[in-house]
Order: sequence, then structure tokens, then C-alpha cells
Amino acid sequence: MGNSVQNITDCVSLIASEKTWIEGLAIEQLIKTSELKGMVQVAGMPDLHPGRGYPVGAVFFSSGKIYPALVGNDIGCGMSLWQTSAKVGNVNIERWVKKLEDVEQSLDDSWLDEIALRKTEKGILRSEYDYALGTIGGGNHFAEFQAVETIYDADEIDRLGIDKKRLLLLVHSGSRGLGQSVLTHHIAQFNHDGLPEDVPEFQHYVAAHDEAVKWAELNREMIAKRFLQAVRESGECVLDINHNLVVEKSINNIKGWLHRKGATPADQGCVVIPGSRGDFSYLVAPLNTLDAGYDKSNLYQNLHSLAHGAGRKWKRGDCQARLSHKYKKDDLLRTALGSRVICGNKELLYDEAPQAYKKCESIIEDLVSAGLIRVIARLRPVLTFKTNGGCSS
DNA sequence: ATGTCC
Repeated sequence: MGNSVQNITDCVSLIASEKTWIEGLAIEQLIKTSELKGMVQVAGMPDLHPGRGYPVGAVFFSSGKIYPALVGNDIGCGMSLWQTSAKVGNVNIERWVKKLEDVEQSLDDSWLDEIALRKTEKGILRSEYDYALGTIGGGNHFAEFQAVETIYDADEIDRLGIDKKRLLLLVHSGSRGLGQSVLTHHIAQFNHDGLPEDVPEFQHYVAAHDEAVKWAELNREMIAKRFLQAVRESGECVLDINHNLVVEKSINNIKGWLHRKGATPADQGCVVIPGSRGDFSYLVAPLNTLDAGYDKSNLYQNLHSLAHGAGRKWKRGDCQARLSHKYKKDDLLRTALGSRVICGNKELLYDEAPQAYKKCESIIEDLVSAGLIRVIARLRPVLTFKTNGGCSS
């Protein structure tokens, strides 16, 4: 395990083997973040890459104060995995492509009762962004139908209620404009400064944050339901995990705040670590402290977290220049794994191309050799939906 | 990341 955990400083660790390439700027950002007041320990995951000031694919544990800017605008962003009723061999993908034409519009009035009910059940009061419920958004967000390619742990697959003959639906989205508004409100008052636990704004932020997390969960639920309705199938949620949020946590007897910025929880059961749209995703089981032989010092180093994806290799905005000589727009609508891509936005088509990401397998290997996960299954992309919005030229 | 900025 030791060869996949690098101790950069006393309070900065990196869960990655020496052979995993990580951009220098991301490490610099990780170290800089560890120097914030009240910061106890930070950890980079193998998918670590630079963000705006702070790195993505990292977890930050602080004491006495929280840093909303570390969580960022997309509070509650995460992954939902749904089991669908569709049998893998029975699906005509091009027919589905046509059926998914309208899934980007606001949900129509037929959904109003269900939205009202689910908001009440989840305790969501805010309604300014209801028009965005059930929409994926841009960036790296997507909804992807996947087939179970290889099973490594059939018992766990059964426990999760997964039928390998049927397609899965993986939804990656967050709190859209709502989370953005929560961050903007904080920045307007405090810039990037943290909030000490004893100021009233601390509770205000935490309350707004927690509501945005629930809103993001409901957003993924509504996305899954509308996609299933569009292809005339049913489905059940297998798991839903947030990788962008701050939660209270005691680690090694220190009570503090765990900020996750693109870092999947390792303390909430099985999770999906998605590859790029042209790569496999992995269903994995985090190994917890109860597992024999688990080194407690290692638990501290990964701060109860795992990678949230394959990790960017190329910067957004660079990708079109790097790829357009070789791949025309239409070439990117199919992947090397034979999957189909829906994405009418040319910029996203290039920025989210598989070539812009590391191979997911290398991220998984690092987590396995660090002793942090066990692989349950490998999932193959069948149809990836990205936003059609924005420029389509 | 964002009914984003042009």
C-alpha cells in the first residue's frame, strides 16, 4: 500500500503511485490549501487536477472553521446509479437517441406534484431554481447508460440488487444555479475567507449548503426518472453519493470539517468511479477500518475519501486545439468502446473527449494498491448524454 | 461549475 501513498508534507498526502502523472500546479494548489488557517490535513486523490485556485480531486480537513470556497459552487454534486428495466441486448440505441431529444428542457407540469412531494419529504424549501430540477447542466456533468461488462464480486452485485442483464443509468450532476447562489452569497460577504464556527453566518451557510446538497440529490433523482420515462423504462436507485460538500467529522480524535472537492466518500458503502465517456467506469467497495490488516495511519491519509473520476489530463479550452486536426465533430459522437455520445455543444464535445482524461484503470489501480478499495464490477458505456445547450456550430 | 462571458 505504501507505494501508492505519498507524504508530500506532514499535513499533505497524495494517494497516487509514482507513475501516475499529476500536474504540478495541482500539487502546488494542494500544498497552498493546506496552509489555510485551521487546516489540519489535506489529501489529493489520484484524479487530482488544478482548479480555480484550489485543486479538484481532493479533500480538506479543517478544525474550528469551514471554507465554502473549497467546496465551490456545485454544492452536492455527485453520482447516482440506477438499475433500469432495459435488457442490454434489447435496446436500439439510435432509437433511444431520438427519444432523448427533450430531456434538457425544464420538466413539464406533469412532474409538478412529484417534485412538490419529494421536496417536502426531503425538507427542501427553496424554489427559485425549481425550473432547473431534472436538468444535467454543463461541464463534466452527464447521464450515461452502461452495461455490466465484468463482475468481480457477484455476492456484492446481488446485495446491491443489480441485474447484470439490464442496463444501468449513471447520473452525474449537482445543484445547478442554487449551489452557485449559495457560494456567491458567501463570497460577497467574506471573499474566500473561511467562516469560524462561532459566527452566525456559519450556521446560515451550513443550512443553505445542506439544502443545496438535498436539492442536488433530488436533481439527480429527477434526471434519472425523466430519462427512464423518455426511453419508456422503469428503474430503481442503487446508490447516490455526493463528492462536493463539507461535512462534520471526527478524524483521529479531532472534531472538524471535511471538505470534499471532487472526492468520493469512502465511508458510505459502494460507489461508482466513472471513467470518461469513452472509458469504463468501476463499481467499487471502499475498504473500511473493520477490514483485517487495515493500517489506521492510512485511513487518516485518505481522509475517508476516494477519487471521483478519471481526472483531467488536459485543461478545458485546450482540447479543441489539440484534437480538431485529428477528429471532426462527428468523429467524437462515437467512442473507441463503441458507445454513442449525444452532445450538441461543440466546446463540450472536445473538452470532455476521452483523450482529455486519464485512463480510469490507472486511478483504480492506485486506489487498490493503496488498500482503499475492492473492485466489484467494471461498467461499459453504451450511451452518454451531455448537454446540447449553448453553441452548436 | 454557472440560463456564464463574448
